[in-house]
Amino acid sequence: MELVQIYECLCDVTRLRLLHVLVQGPLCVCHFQAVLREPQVKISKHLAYLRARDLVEVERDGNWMVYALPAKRSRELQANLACLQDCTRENPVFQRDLARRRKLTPNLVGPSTCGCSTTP
Amino acid sequence: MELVQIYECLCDVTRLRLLHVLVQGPLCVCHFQAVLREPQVKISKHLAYLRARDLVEVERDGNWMVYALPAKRSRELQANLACLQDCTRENPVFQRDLARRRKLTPNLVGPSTCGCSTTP
DNA sequence: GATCTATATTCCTTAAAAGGTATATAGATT
DNA sequence: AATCTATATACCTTTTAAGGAATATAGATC
Repeated sequence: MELVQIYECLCDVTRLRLLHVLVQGPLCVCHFQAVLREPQVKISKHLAYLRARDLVEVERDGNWMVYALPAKRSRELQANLACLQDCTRENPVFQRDLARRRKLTPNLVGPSTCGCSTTP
Repeated sequence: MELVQIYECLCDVTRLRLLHVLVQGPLCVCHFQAVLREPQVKISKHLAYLRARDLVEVERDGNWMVYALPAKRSRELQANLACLQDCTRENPVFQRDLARRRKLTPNLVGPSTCGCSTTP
């Protein structure tokens, strides 16, 4: 039952924040650290958790590991991501993350770069 | 963060099925047993779990404990219940539950009776 | 090839959940 | 009052998760 796997991924705040931020586009671990302000281990482990359940995909770019939502998303995942966006619209924690994310990579457009290499 | 609590409730198949069936209206434990075909302990415990997190409300009716979705539902809960309905629309397990539920209490209308007392 | 950087993994501890068996409880019925 | 019914709770076992500290790894750079 794939649906339960999705909910398992959603039942931790850190993972919720990761996914929420990822909706805006791919990001590397160091940027996640800056956006969530959480220790590297924590972020890496939760990303591994998401990855093991196919909620995210990874691609290496030099030293950086760039995480992204899967290119092809199941109906269930798509629906739940939309629902998450809806539920977090007025949530300070999630909105703060988004604000930090925008500040961090204002120039970020391409789908396969996290912008780390172009940021000092 | 109430949102995480909701997802915690959703990350188990049995609880998903309970909630999914509850969308159709209140139900008592013995009917849940008949619909889900799961042992009483299991159902009772998951209902207690949902209750502890305010995802369901209970009311006693004689010997029967009638469970229902909360009268006032948060935006988050409402959104996720809708999303769940959407995600299970074509899922055999959930649809089978619904079918059994319909068969079981075809005459069930009122909001505060599970129909147990009127069923042989 | 040594070192640096970004990230992953291992090990540990603690806590929480799931499922089952057996038992308790509360109200109804006799 | 004794018993029956529907449901809850306690207890036990096994599994899973979370967080942190320390360490490993892979690729880049000097």
